[in-house]
Amino acid sequence: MKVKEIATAAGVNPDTVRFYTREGLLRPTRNPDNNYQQYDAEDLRRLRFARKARQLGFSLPEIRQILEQADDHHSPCPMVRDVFQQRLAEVEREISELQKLRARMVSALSTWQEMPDGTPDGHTICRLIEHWDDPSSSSCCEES
Amino acid sequence: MKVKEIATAAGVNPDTVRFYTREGLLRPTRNPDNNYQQYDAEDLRRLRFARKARQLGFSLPEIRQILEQADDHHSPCPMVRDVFQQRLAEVEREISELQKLRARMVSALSTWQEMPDGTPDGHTICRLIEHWDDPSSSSCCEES
DNA sequence: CTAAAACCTGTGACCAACTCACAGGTCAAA
DNA sequence: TTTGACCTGTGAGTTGGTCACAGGTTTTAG
Repeated sequence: MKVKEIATAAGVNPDTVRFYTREGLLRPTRNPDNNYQQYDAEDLRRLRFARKARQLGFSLPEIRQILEQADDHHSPCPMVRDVFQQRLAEVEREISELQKLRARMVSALSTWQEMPDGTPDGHTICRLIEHWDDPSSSSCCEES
Repeated sequence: MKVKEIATAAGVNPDTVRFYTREGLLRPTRNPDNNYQQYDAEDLRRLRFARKARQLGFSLPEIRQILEQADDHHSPCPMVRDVFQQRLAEVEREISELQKLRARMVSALSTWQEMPDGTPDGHTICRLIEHWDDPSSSSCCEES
């Protein structure tokens, strides 16, 4: 299979195939006649695997590690479970961060309902933002 | 004010001040004696404004646009409301994406409870991931 | 007075995970 | 035979900073 063929088969951009090849996730051989990359069924399996793992939130280095373990005939599954647990915790943290942000935005919007637009006067750029109370910056006092 | 002073006053990294200056969000003058950047109270206001706006999810180009409108004595507030609405919708979309991902991860974890680890055999890399059913890839056919 | 520490300057690399642009080589069909 | 589609590698762009480097300046301590 040439680049575009394997890309189409896996439903990804050909540049992604090239990128994964550069990154060592795929190991095509070369056609000595024209120097084209030659991918086989195993590469397609690896590519599909990598895409699924990406959707599950694994990073490329993690995926490469999993593939290398599989190449060495060690089961990568315990490691997968492990990284997966961490990713799940991370996703949940991101969700709660975003929900907090959303709550702040909604409350800002309702505050803004009552505020006039006003023209910048050299002291104020936009009341809407400047007079927005940020709950996270008041509680935290780090400086560098 | 010198770089470190304004950075400390706003609670940010001095490199961030330099970066914002390069990006045109701050317009310090120069001390002709030593060529150091000189920031004033207006720059501090702009910097604090920019940080608040960043926390609210505005991008640097958006912030620059708001500041430029304010420089021209046009009220940027209507534009702010506008971009803000879009950002809120975006945040809500991100939240629901992440919640879907989280649901998939949780269900994958419970499925994995019953699956053995297994050793890679040349056809399978990690059953856990390969046999994970992705609900989003079956229904939607877009690439990239 | 001098030497070291702390600060300043600009430039450029780095992070993630691609995507795209470019210039030149190869190959199939009309 | 000439187009057009594909291939190659390399390098840059995306976002919002952060860090490193090398050299100049200012402050502080002895």
